[in-house]
Amino acid sequence: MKRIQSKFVTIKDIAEKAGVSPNTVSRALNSRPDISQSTKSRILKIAQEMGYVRNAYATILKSNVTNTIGVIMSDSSNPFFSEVFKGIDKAAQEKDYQIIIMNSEGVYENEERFIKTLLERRVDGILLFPMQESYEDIRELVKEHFPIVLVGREIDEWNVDEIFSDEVKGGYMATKYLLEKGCKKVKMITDQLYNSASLGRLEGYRKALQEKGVPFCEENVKLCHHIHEGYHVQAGYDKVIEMLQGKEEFDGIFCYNDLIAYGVIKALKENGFRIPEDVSVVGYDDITFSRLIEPQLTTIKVKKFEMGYEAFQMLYKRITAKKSSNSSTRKVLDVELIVRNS
Amino acid sequence: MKRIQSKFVTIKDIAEKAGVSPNTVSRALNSRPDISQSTKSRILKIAQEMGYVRNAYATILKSNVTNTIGVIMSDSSNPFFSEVFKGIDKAAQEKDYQIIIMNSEGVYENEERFIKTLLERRVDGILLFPMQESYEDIRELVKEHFPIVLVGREIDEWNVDEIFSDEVKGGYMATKYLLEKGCKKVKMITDQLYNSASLGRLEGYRKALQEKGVPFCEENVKLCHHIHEGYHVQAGYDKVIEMLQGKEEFDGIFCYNDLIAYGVIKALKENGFRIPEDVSVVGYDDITFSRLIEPQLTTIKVKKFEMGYEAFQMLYKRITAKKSSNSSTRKVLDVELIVRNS
DNA sequence: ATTTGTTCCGTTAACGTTAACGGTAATAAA
DNA sequence: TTTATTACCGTTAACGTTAACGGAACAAAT
Repeated sequence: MKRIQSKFVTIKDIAEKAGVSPNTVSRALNSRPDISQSTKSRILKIAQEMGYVRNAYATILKSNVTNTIGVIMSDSSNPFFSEVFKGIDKAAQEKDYQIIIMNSEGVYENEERFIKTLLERRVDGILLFPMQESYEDIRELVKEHFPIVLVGREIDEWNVDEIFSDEVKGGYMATKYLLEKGCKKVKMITDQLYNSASLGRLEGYRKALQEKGVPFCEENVKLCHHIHEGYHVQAGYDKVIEMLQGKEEFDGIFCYNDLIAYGVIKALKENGFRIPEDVSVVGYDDITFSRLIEPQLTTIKVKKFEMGYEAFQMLYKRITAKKSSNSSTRKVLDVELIVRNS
Repeated sequence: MKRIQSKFVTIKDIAEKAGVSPNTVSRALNSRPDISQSTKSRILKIAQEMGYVRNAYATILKSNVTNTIGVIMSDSSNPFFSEVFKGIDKAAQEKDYQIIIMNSEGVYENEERFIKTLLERRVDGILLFPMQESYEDIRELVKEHFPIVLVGREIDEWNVDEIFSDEVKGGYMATKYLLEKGCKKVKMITDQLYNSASLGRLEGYRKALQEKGVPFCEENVKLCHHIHEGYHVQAGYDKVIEMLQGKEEFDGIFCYNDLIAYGVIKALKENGFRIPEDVSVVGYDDITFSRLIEPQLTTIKVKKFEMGYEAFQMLYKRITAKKSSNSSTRKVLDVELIVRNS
């Protein structure tokens, strides 16, 4: 890399120095036919010496292929998302695709803005982790058959590719486990109730209760309203304190995710509860740290890496499909109960 | 967004429909002077209807400003890095800069490749977290005064902007704490010894020993060779098992980072050691989870967010500097001992 | 009436790269 | 010798956008 007054060397500069046409230089750099071996190596040498670096913008503008996808998630530092992202990254690298990742922080306006930026950058497709109540921003994309795959959430109404976990089964298994362990009063701590993950897990919760003949009580479902990204732990902690202050009774808690469970466990321990003797706790996701905390967290294992890996595969299929089909693919990933000590 | 046979609408298409020149459309879209209000709104309406999305590649090629920086780290899912990244992201958003992030996984070849890609994408500057033994790949960048800031590591030899923690102080405080707590045999578990972080912390370790009159023993420093990203916990765990099998005696362990400490604590607990009664453990970084594990981890707090935030500021200064100066900035961040229960 | 200025829009060229086409010289085939 | 073939390279134009310049039309000032 060399620059003259912070301007990069162009193909034209090389051509001039080598005494050939710009196109010949292009031929040499892209190892195309129609060029002699001698001039080719001579040009490559000069290019090397001059510190030539291809201008991706010119190339892409000309060729119209970016080999880039966009990924929009709410918080890539969240262990769940970062694990899924690894799957995406792996799959993308295998197909030699670039990734532009953006963190919406769960804010709809950011999501809108990011989508616009990604389209301006002519990404071939988008992987979106829906986190909002509204999906207006992607309505047109779907309508126009722009390659897009929704990850981790299910949107019934639309005809769009999706990959997500069997949330009902997860909620069911978690709750059933608590009930069969002897818990009589099982609370559920969840966040927003407008997405398929929360709703599915809640449905599983109800299903398990019903199966065991336990009446469902609205008050046992605790909603954490709009958890600011990075504050799930705090939200779980606060909810327990709130419940204790309200003198509510419980001997089992099913948490929307592991991070909330961490906060729950912290609050319980600080208030003298033994886990699992006094209160049993079940999390969701099975992120790395869940086997490191004390007690080790019983949780629902989600196939995070697979979710990311498969999501890219689905998107790739869309991108490389000859014609845009009207039918969409929905992939459901199985979940698993991991019994530990909580 | 609308496309005709997966081709986007161009400014020319709009011009044709509106019966004006392409340049007039450009004027309307970029709200420049030299255009009447009536035609402007008319064009904007048509553009809206046709679903126009600006082609960033054409704009950038013409204007030559990308407002983009590249960030290369080894593993953005590592809590330490993701925290630093948040600082970068915040600062970048404030200046309306885009970020291209790449995970090298600590592999030199990846780093080389990524730098090339970033240059092709004409980033205005690069934030690099050096993880390798060799720095050859950035030598030319530095020589050519390409805006670059090294984050988290110190490279003495070169004249390059750097921001890093006071590693010697961190290692010193951690070790001193263990010694003053009464530990007689303090081990240190670290990783590669060729970067400034490891070396600095080791120097601090030695300094504290010396100050307390404890002889330094080479065997007390345990090296984890080439920890694969994401396996720090396992590495710490393995080292303790190894030490126990070797019948080594110790009552204090200073870990290179919190993740290693987690593994150390897990191994100790599994083998019946009480923490901190039998063995005291001190980590490094103070990532979020360190106050959630049992026992809560005593550690050295590093200003992660600030590191990222400041790193961008330094890079921004370089980018916007009128002329490339030969002098470089080195910023050292203070560290802090957080005493908890380990 | 002439000059000056202003408003608004079109024309041209350029950013860096590359595909399509054409042309020249040398070589092989007739 | 003539023709066809091949190897190699240059010319031109285009990708989508925008800066620089120019010019027409009209209003205001002299």
